Amino acid sequence: MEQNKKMAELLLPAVNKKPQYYEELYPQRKLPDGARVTRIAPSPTGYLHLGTLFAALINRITAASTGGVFYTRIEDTDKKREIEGGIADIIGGLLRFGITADEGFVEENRQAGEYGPYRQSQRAEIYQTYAKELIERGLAYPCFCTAGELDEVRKIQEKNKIRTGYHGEWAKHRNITYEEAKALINSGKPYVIRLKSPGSEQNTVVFEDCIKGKIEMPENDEDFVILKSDGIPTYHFAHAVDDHLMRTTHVLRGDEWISSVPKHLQLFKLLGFRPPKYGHIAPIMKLENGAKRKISKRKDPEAAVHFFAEQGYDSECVTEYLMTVASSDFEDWRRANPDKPYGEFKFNLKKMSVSGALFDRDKLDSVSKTVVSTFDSSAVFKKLTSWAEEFDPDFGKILTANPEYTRRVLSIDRDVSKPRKDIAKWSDAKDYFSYFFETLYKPDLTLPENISRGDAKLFLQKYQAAYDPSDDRTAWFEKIKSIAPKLGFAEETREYRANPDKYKGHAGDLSTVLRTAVTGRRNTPDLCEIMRVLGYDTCIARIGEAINSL
RNA sequence: GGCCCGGUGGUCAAGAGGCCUAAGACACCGCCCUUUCACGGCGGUAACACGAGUUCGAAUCUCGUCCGGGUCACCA
Repeated sequence: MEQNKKMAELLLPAVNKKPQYYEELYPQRKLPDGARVTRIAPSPTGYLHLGTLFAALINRITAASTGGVFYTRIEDTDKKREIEGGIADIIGGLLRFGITADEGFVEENRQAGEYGPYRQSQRAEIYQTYAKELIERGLAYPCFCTAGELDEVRKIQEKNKIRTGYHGEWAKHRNITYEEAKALINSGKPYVIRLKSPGSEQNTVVFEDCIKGKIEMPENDEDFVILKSDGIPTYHFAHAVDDHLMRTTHVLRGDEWISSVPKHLQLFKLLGFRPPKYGHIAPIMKLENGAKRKISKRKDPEAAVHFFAEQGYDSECVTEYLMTVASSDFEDWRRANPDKPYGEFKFNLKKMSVSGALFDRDKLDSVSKTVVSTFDSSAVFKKLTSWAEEFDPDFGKILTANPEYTRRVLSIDRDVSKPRKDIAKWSDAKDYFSYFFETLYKPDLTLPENISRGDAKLFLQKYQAAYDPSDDRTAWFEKIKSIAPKLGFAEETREYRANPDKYKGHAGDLSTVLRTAVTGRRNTPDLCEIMRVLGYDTCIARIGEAINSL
């Protein structure tokens, strides 16, 4: 007993607080029954990853739908792997995609909340306080093994087909005495603090995962590291201490963590903490050479959330898509509630998929088109121009050169009862609207096969003479129809279908000729409206050019 | 390799022993609507990994095989 206290003093002399101090500093939260406290705890070792966004969304909505708290915590305990600007990218990215935190890193550079600091590198003393207590209780000890020694042990274990790791009789320093430790420290040897695991592989731990259901695993018997040689905790230890002190009720994280649950449960028990509920989220996968694999930051552009921003996927579209992946009944709910924000959806972790879903770009685009179709033209103007200014400045200049004109362009077939679903992401817009802007206009004047050049030319000449920009939709089409019989075309599509041999085509074919002449393409939204927006002069000029090229 | 988890159409999935002749969505195809395209409507192609059990009855329960994924650090 005395030995343990001496050992603790030897290893962590600077720590003078007791766990009780922190227990009082961070009291139980006063929340309504059933309220869940969740968090996302990213590590700034890379840019915001799709999986992180996905997990954040699930945590956010779980807290929101129960009247709980969602907070962000930065897990920067590995300073070797940390990258410049990582925190800003991750927090900024979450914000950009509509994930706001109640507490923690509420902005890139601002922490808020009573349970902080929310950055692990600022919490060293807290972890050490709990580690020191563990040492005093004989539940943790210093280990002086070098990486090389550990490696050698592992090789022996592998060779003899023994389970690898620092456990049982392989735990070299498990029973180190105060004197031995002191001598090694005095000789300048670095050391880590390991948990003295009381577990046995023979025992089974059972826990109920909120997503995957009942899971059984062998108890942890590994004397894993809790404090690294620099005095900073490992993930496992920081998780136990932080989620306890921050009063997290539900830890919803990627399922790569599932195999360390026995470690975590053991830590909570030994520290006298009540463990949180765990929910392990299946990763988003990607198909490569016929094989599924976890989407990877290094290989897949779409793994970095930045990709979606660059492509111009609106944040709502991405979250909407992610919700369909997250919950099998979300789409049904959406059909019943087309206008509600996704936050009102009654999210149920049980409805989550147990195994990883493939990232489906087609589905994203489809969901996205539907979402974009609900935006009115002024929203589109705002979103499109701000996207363009950031990611395609030349296009941005074109769009903002004449805002009134651009607004009219964007409102075509938009502020109507059945808006078109043509645009999935803002980067689609440049080509889609290109014929409205002279600098982008690249006409393709190829005619439909059933129209001869002569007929096309004749038609355009007649139309050019008759064109009246003040015609409404009906009058506009009547004009085309009235020219049709003169060229041997049927006025009505139905009439043409009934007697295809009597005609060269129908009025619709002629409108395609006009469409081609005016927009340089065969397929567009309502041509009459387009011509009105383009204006008389442009239309006449383009028709004239088309006539000349025929 | 050990330990976990999982296999329903091309993709996401509903499904909790009889309601399954297996829903829906995306993609694909056809038809209708239609000034083109898109939207919308209608229809179509397409699946319970395999093998044994249990049971009157299995996509659903059990076991095995195969396949896929995750994890075995002083990384998170």
